[in-house]
Formats: sequence, C-alpha cells, structure tokens
Amino acid sequence: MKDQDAKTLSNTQRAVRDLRQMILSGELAAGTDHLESELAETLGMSRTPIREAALMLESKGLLEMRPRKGVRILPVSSDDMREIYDILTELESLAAQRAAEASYSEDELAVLAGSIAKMDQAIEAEDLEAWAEADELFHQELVRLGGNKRVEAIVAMMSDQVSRARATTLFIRPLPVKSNEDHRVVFQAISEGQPDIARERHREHRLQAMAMLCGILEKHRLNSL
Amino acid sequence: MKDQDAKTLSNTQRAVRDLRQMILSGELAAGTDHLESELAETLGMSRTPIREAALMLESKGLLEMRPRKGVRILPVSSDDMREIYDILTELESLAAQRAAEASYSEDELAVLAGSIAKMDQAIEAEDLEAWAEADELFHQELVRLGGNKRVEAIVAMMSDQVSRARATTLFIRPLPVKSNEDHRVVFQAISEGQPDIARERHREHRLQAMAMLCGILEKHRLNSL
DNA sequence: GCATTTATTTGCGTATACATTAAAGAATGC
DNA sequence: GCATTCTTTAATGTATACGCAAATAAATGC
Repeated sequence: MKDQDAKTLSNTQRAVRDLRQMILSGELAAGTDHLESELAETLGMSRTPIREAALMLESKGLLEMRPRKGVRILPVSSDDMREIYDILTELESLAAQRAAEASYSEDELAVLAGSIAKMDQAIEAEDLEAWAEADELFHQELVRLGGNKRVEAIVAMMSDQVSRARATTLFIRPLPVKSNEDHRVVFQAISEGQPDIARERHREHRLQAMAMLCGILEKHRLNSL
Repeated sequence: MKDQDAKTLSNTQRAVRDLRQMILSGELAAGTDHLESELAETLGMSRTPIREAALMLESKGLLEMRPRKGVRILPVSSDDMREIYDILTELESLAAQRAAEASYSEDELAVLAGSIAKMDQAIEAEDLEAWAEADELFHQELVRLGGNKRVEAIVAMMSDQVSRARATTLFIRPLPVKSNEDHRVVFQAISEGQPDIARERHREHRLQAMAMLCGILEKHRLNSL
C-alpha cells in the first residue's frame, strides 16, 4: 500500500486522494479555510501538487480557491441538497432504465443483488454504517450497469458533495426499511427487463429519499454541513 | 478588452479561456497532441498556468493529459454523443419542468422568447450559423430558468464537448423547422405553468434531436470529431 | 540482419524563488 | 476616539530549475 503510494501515484494524485478523504471524513471541516502552504506541510509536499489537487477538487465541487483567503471547504446547504438530489434522481433513473434495457445475466447482476442482501443483513443487525455502505454500493453499481461513463462520473461527484450530510443524517433518519423494499423492486424490474418500471420506481425511491432527507435537515435546522 | 485580459484575469484563467476557444473552434484539432511547452509558448506564458488550465479542461472532458505524450484534445465518438445527449435530455427536461413550476413573468421569459424569435428569423433567412447560436441561447436560458446551478454547469460542460460535432452536422442536417415548433411548444408550457407537459415535450424534442444527429454521424461515418 | 542492451534525449512532476498585491496593522491628523 | 493614509506582512500567481523516468536512438552481440 505504501508502495502504491510512493511508486505509482504522483504527489498530485496522492493529494487529490488524501484531501478528498479528509474532506469527506470531516477532518477538514465544511466552511473552514486552509492555506495552500499549510496543506502542503500537512501532506508533506510542496505547494505545486497541492494547488493542482485543489484545482481538481474545485471542479468537483468540494472546495473553492479564494485568492488570499485560502482553500475553503464548501459547506452543503439544504438548497444544495435539493439541487444535487434532483440531479441524482434524473440520472440514476436513466441508469435504471438503461440497465433494464441491457438484459443483464444473473451473473452480471450479482453485485447489485449482493448489495441488497447486505442492506437486509445490516438492517437486521441494526448496523447503520454497514447499511449506508451497502446502499452506496447499490447506487454506484446501478449507475455502472446503466453503461454511461459520464453519468457515472457525475453521480460520483454529486455523491461526494452530499457525503457529509448523509453521514450526519444517518443516525437521525428512520430505519431504512422502506428503502430496502424500493431497491428490491428496482432490482426486479431490471432483472426482468422492464425499463419503464425500473425508471419510474427508482425515480419515486429517490424523490422520497430527498423529501425525507431535506425534511430532517430543515427540522433540525441543519442548514449547512 | 486587452485591459480585462491583462489586468483582471490571471494567466491561468486566460489559458482556460483561450485553450477552450481553440478547442471549440477546431484550431486545436480533435485527436491531436500538444506539449505543455508548445502551448506555453503559443500563449506566451510559462508551463505552470498552462498545466493548471489543462487540469481544469481535463475535468471538463475537453482534453486528457498523458504523461510524455502531451495534452490530447479529446475526440467525440458517436457513442460519446449518445452518452452526452442522454444526459442533456434528462437534465434539460428537468429544467423545463422546474421552469414551468416557477411561474415566471413575461418579462422573465423575454430572453427565451427572444431566442425563439431569432431562430425563426434565422430559418427564414436560411442563416444556419445564426440559427445555431439562437438555439444554443434557448437551451442555455431554459436551463438557467430551471434554477439549478449544478444542472447549468453540467449542461454547459456537455454542450462544450459536443460543440465540434454540432458545427460539423449543422450543414448536413435538414433545415430545423420541426425543432422550432418544438421550442415553441415547450415555451408555451412553461409560460402557462404546465410542468409535466414542458418536461415531456422537451424530452421528446431532445430524443428526436439525438436520433437525427447520431443518424447523420453514422450515415456519414463521422465516428470521431 | 535482428534482437538486446546501453546511451541519450526529452518531457513531465515537483520544488523553489520571487514579484505582485490584497489585507492587516501602525501611524497620523482631526 | 475615529477616520484616513501609510507600512508592513503574507499568500498567491507565475517563472524557473532540476531530477527522473520514459521514449528514442545508438551500439553491441549473435
């Protein structure tokens, strides 16, 4: 792992990976500012790769470079959440449709099926972290099966942006039993080759998820995460 | 203008703007490779801002940085076109829906109405360039009215990626009479506050446009632009 | 000749230096 | 004390230097 680190990855790539991780985990908190030179020292490299990494993360919407004020970790407001979930709803529904059109074999749907199984287990064990991980796998795999690389990239980008909010709401939201049912219905539509149903069911699933999340955020006055 | 150039914009920003323009115009042709040092000399600056600009354009999907092979201007295949139009279809339809939900005043819809008028004039004058420009304005304004900044950014990004292909097909495709009718129908649904109709009509419009464009590309064996 | 190894070149990744300029702080006048 | 101007500081934007590794060319062995 340390080999991979030093040998195959450039410092810029390491910086992208590490900064992203630090942002998603909250180690670099939303709304905070950080000088390029500080980050450089933290990651043990010069400003050049830090700047390059920051530029990339800026175009992924995770931070903002403000001259003389440092790199600002972008908070996500509930309005931002709406924007992002609107996009996820459209693009994931498209992916579900396309996945259903592709008539995948049982083998090819194994990962998707596996993620559902994992979510079921997690709910029984009331292990929310495990559930969240499996949920993310489901959505990621769904989009992959949709077969559109650009959709994949956009969805990944949007998911990163709301990741902190998801972590926060995870322990406030109701146990995601309904969510699992939704996933199963979508999966069935895909495996039976019913594009319109897959699309529509997934769309409803996402709309409900958004309503619930935004509801929670507003109820708890969590306006920026 | 030269003031703006030198005073308010950084070299990196100028490089982004100029390189983008050179790519869209074809001055930097699809599929060609360019050393960082060449580009630096061309734009009269050092490699540093060129690299930063290239990084940004890479994440916008316009080029790819390949170590030792130079910066490669990405071609767009007909498969890419399908990916992109699929995304544009979903996100613009969403925007149309949201615009219709927003019950804009006539004033606020003036730009959109104006773009349609311009397209009509252009068709009468058989000025395809003018038509294309007005068409782009329509789509851009539609998305702006949708009120989702991220959708706006994604659509702009995708539009950039297919811009060369659009320029090529412009003089092969049939006169866009049907297209203008579509726009009018969408506009009416928006101004009358009918979200579902706006969404569905725009979706059909985009699906047809994609079918036509991809048809042309394949017919003429234009597999990468 | 052809394959394989060894030089050589060259473009990139990164560190570093430095000028610029915005922001913060000090000093001055009122 | 407050506003205003001047100083100082410090973070950025950019140029430049340089080592390294990859690609190419040359040389060697067979």
